[in-house]
Amino acid sequence: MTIPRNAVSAKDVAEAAGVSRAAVSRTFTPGASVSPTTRAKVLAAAERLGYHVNHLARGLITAESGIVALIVAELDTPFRSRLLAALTEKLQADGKVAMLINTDRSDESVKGALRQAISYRTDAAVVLSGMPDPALGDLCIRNGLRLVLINREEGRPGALHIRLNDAACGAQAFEALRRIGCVRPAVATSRSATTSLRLRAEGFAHAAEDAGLPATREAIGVTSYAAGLDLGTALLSRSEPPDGIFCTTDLLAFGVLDVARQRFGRRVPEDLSVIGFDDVAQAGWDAYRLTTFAQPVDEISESIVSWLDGNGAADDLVELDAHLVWRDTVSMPSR
Amino acid sequence: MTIPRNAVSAKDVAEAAGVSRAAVSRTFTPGASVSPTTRAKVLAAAERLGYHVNHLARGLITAESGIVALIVAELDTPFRSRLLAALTEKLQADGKVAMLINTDRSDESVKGALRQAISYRTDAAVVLSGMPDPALGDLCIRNGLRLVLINREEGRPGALHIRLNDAACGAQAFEALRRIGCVRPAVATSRSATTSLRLRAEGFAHAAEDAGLPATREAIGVTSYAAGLDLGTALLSRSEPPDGIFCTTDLLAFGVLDVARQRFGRRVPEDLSVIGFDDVAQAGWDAYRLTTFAQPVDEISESIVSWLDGNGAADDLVELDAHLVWRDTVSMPSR
DNA sequence: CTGAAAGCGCTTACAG
DNA sequence: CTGAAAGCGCTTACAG
Repeated sequence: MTIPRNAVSAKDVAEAAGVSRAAVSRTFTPGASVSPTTRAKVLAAAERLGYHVNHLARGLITAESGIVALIVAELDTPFRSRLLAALTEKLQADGKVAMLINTDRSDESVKGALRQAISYRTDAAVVLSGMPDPALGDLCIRNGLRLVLINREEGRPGALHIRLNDAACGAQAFEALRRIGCVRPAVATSRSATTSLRLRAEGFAHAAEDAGLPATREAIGVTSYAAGLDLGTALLSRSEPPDGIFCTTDLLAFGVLDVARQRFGRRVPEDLSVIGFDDVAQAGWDAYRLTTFAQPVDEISESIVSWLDGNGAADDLVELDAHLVWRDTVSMPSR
Repeated sequence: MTIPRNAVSAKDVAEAAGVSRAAVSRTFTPGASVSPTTRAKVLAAAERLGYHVNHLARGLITAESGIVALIVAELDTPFRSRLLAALTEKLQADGKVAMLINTDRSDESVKGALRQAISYRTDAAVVLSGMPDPALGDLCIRNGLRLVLINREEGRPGALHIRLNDAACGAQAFEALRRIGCVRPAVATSRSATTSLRLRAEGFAHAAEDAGLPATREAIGVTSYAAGLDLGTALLSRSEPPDGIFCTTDLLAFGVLDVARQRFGRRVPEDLSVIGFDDVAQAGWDAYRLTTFAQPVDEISESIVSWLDGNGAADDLVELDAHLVWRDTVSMPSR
């Protein structure tokens, strides 16, 4: 019985308009039946009083809050923030609203985020990073929360899984390097063992092996620019340094590029070719002009929103393609 | 009377624990009085059933949803996403949760975002970009929404205003350039007329004028890397090109730097010095090593959270300092 | 410390 | 099309 912070309620509007509370509820519920006359009266009163439907109360009744939780780690990373921007935009266009929950990738942290989402009765939770253990998935389902997992391997019944053609991209990266004449291919990746990164690296390694040009593989640190620097240093310090490097992430590629040019004096692409993954904004900057795979960020977002819209209670899998965008760190294959 | 999506409620827990609904409510309300025995019974039952307090219902009663709306445009921009990350992190640490609302900077769009916030009865709205017209501020206040404005000039009673020492930084930038011997200073900024950008540019221009070295001023496009490219081109194509450029934003500086080196063959800092603003991650990358002003992102976030915690109904102003971080695009002043 | 009861602001069968 | 009434899941005086 605290003071209800003087927000105006449906009751106020009803009185002002001389109608019932049900009438005002109906004029704000799409598809409900109200006569044009009452509707007009209600709208006028609502406008005058500054009424806004209380979505908390509505959510309580309809069991649909309209909120979807976005669970993400390292959201200030270029790729992550781009995905976040696209996702919130599509969500809003669809009449939903995003709740942003930061995690540190630890299981405990993701669990806390999921609990948060449950407490607010969000309609769904989208896990952009971190890999919830199976028990957490059950927690969601049991609480009527729909789950979408991006780039997670393990299947979870009832959830939407979004995957990329990671392995195929890895193979394509090798193929691109082979075509321009690279003979000492390498893959550079981080030790963060996410499924997608592993798949990209494996796809590359397998293709290389099949072609009889075994790739050297280096994995250092977390996915960051700094790790890229270390990766480049490690790779180019070898007695037989690579002449083509596939980095599983753009951030890694930028570090490799900088260290290759500035510390090892390599010319790119003359002495060394580099391919990245993500197609983050910086990949298009003149300092890099990185040849890389573009993640279909808009398609990912759209798939999620449309799955959310459907009432697909069944589990689902969406496979999307990343495609290579050619810039200047690999010579165009001559045909 | 739709099926309440089988989430478990306090009533279920009460029955399972053999206590009243009030008892379970109390065990989840910090500071409420429950005996250790009942508390234990409730906790056990809650754990077993997977109970989570419904924050929608709680918010309805307490008139505090625990949600704070973050209203932001271009959130996939390096600085914006960094601020967003810091803010959500502090907010969470303080027991609140962030609702992320994307806008396109238009007044109409910000208005929609604010309405969204009101509908969900968020405790506060933090406007990271876009400049709401005065009427919108009133809308918030009238609906019991606390407002925090970052880098907005116009005062709004009841709101928290966070400002930086923008003008002083502009002056300091000029001073830094003058000390190393620049004689043809320039400011490069965008046409997005935000207060902070304007103040930075003016601070620089005034200091230059006072020193008898009038600065040339160029303003192009929106705040982006692409605009930086155009800015650099425009400035360096002049008959008397500048030897020192202060860019009101790091993004602009990266463009200027790339075009200066690659298209105009300038060596930095030998032929040209450049100073940015924000200290975004890329400023530390080897390709740039940009001397720039670091925004006190953590302090900004902390100020907001602590203001939110206090019940300061009065309006408030917090002034924070950005400080220059020296890297390699300006020679250290010799003393 | 504890429970019964009122009330937050809404939506939705149910009758008319 | 419309209103009176029930109910969503919670918290909080009020009595005990």
